[in-house]
Amino acid sequence: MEELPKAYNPRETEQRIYKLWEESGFFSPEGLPCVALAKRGKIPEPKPFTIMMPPPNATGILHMGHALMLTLEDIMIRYRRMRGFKTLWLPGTDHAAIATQAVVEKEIYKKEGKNRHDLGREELLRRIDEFVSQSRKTIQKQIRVMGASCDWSREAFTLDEKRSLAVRTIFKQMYDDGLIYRGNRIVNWDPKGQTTISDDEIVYEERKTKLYTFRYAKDFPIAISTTRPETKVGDTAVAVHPDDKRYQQYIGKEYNLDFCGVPLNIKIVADPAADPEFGTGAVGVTPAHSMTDWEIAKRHNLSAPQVISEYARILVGDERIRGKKTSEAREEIINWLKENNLLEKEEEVTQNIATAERTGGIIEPLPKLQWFVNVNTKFKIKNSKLKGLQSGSETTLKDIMRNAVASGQIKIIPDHFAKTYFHWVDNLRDWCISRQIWYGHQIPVWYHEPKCIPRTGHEGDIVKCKDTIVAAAAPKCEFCDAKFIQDPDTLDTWFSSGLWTFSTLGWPEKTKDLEAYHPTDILETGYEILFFWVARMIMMSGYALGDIPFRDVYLHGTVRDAKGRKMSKSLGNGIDPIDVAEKFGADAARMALVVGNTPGTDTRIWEDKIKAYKHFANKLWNISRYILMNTPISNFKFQISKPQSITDADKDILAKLEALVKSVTDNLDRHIIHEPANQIYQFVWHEFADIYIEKSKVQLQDVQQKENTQKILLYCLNTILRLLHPFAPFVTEEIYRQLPQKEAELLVVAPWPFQHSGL
RNA sequence: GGGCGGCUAGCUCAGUUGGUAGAGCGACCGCCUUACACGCGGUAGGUCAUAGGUUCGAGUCCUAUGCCGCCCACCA
Repeated sequence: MEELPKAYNPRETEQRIYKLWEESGFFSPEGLPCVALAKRGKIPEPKPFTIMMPPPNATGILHMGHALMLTLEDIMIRYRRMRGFKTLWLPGTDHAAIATQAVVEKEIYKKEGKNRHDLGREELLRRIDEFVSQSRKTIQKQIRVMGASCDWSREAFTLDEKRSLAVRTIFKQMYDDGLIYRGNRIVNWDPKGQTTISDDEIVYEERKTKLYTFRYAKDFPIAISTTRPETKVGDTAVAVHPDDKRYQQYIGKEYNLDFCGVPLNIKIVADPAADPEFGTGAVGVTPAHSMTDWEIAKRHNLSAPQVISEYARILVGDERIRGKKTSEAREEIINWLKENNLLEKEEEVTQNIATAERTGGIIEPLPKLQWFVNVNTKFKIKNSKLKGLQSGSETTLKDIMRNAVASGQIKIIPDHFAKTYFHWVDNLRDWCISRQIWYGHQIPVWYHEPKCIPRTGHEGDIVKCKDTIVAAAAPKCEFCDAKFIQDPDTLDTWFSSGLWTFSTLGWPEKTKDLEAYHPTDILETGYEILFFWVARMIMMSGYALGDIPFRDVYLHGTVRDAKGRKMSKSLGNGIDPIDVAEKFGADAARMALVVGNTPGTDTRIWEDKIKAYKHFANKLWNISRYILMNTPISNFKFQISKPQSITDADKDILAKLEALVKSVTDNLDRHIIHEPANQIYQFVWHEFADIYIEKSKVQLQDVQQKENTQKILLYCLNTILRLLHPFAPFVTEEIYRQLPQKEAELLVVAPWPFQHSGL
């Protein structure tokens, strides 16, 4: 036996080991020994165990959150693989529409001073594709560095051909079922990003602002309060509470007046949305630029003139305000109010202002023609495997989302997140899915341009093509030569991510993979995308397949720095997992991320913590060196079965090992990761090394005890390697290769000790 | 405004059905002992946020309070 180096060198080992694994084919279910054995009829067909990797955004590089995700999932997968499951862990990347386009646009602007319109749609998309293919390669490399045992042969991308077909197919189905519609509604417009965004992409920032109380005109009977005087040029009503005695006499009356050069027709309406306690108790209603005002306007049949443009500039009035930015127009209007003695009060208030998560732009609510997913419309579900929902019965997308969790068919870990989930589902409004950006899945809707001219058909009847056609491919008009033009908008990136559990398996085709691996077993992801993604997957899978996308949801927390701050580029406090793997080894990084990290709770990480687990890997390495040095193979045959105990120390260590195996197994079965990781650490260092190995030094001197002690040492080491392998795969595999006798070619597919421990 | 989580050793955190408080890092003292100085042996350090309650027994269950954090909604 060749002498092992004194210290373990992860850098030298890890790349070599990963290559070995990848070439073994064990990362694909087809390559697993259990599958081969079943094929030859030696064992029954193994059960599948499937995880779809949450696809990292194709915007750049992996961060610590990804490293945590990869570690947790790899532990789950490696454990099941060793237990003899037919494991599939499918990797991929997300095109992350808005985020990616923003990154590339920014870069181009910085280098060339050009914006997207200078380049044109085609050229911009070419540039983004180039960037993304580079970025994807980087990500794939980094996933390997972390030791992720995923099936690269099935790697997917949310914008590749197969996934695009899935998107177009489900869009058409949902459209035909009345679940997708085009409507003119108030949307969240981001003037900076020049696109709509969904409710979930808004972040609120607290700011100090002024609340102005004023009258539209001298002879107007009611004063109103607002923080946005510039929008008042779009007012069509004043709403008061129906029970508010102060204003009863005015309800129903209309006033024509001039407001800073803009003629307004204001009707006084009674609406419960007006809070008598706030301000003057009267609300100036601006239907086109406020979500709640739009609702009031709908109830009272009021017009909704748009007075603010997509560039956040005023569209009406004279030179004082027309064409000006909203902030400038606000000053003008306040001056005008002061000049005319209409301003009654000015007070400081704190206000939560809506901003776009990606660009930071202040959201301008605007009425726009957009595509929506209707979450409340009933439709007939075709084939349902959902609990409490029979095939052919009526349901809504909202009910599907709610019931999947309420029925217990999907379990969320930790379970208190179910409450948050229900609250979100219950308050869910229709989902705006169209975006005015170019990168992404272009909406599969075609418009007849110009509109089809009716003409006389063969039987003398008047024929005309539809103006709008929803289809997976470009249609042709039967009656004229005019072209159909595809809707220029693209879909919200989460629309395609919502299909992830089944689009990755080949849907809409009826593939063998889909049959074998869906629903998946567990979805492991960060709690911050419970709504964005988890809920949407439940919805999409429920609709498309009549089934849940996964049985369990494991939510991990945010990885923070030593001071508990979020890691961010602007703070510069991020720790790069790849640097860490380079410096301390991927095994150390994995252990540090996982020990003491309970689901749903944020965790902190810093270099010293990782270093501790590098030391642990080294400890294990030296334990192995000691054992291998003291157990020359020529002396006896290594036995896999449990050895006898002669001394009290023998008895004690074997009992503790057995308890450890049981505990680690129980915990992993229940998706508890942090506890077993720590238990193994404690056992290896403070039971096995500190106590038994020290005792063994004496026992090895005793002729009566020598051979049995050797057996126990090897037995313990072998068991430890297998228990620890899911957590620290590299160092364990490397040591396993040195064992004189082993039960499998590689530790990746060695049987889990549970099956041999006689428990 | 509504909801959720946290408050345990100097720091970061475990503590799985209630049964005499744990780990890592750090600190201090002593050791280059032939597996490991990425190490070994030892020491110090906690009224488990506060106040009640249930129980033979509570960090663990219940109630209230305080502080910190997060999520959602949003009053114009």
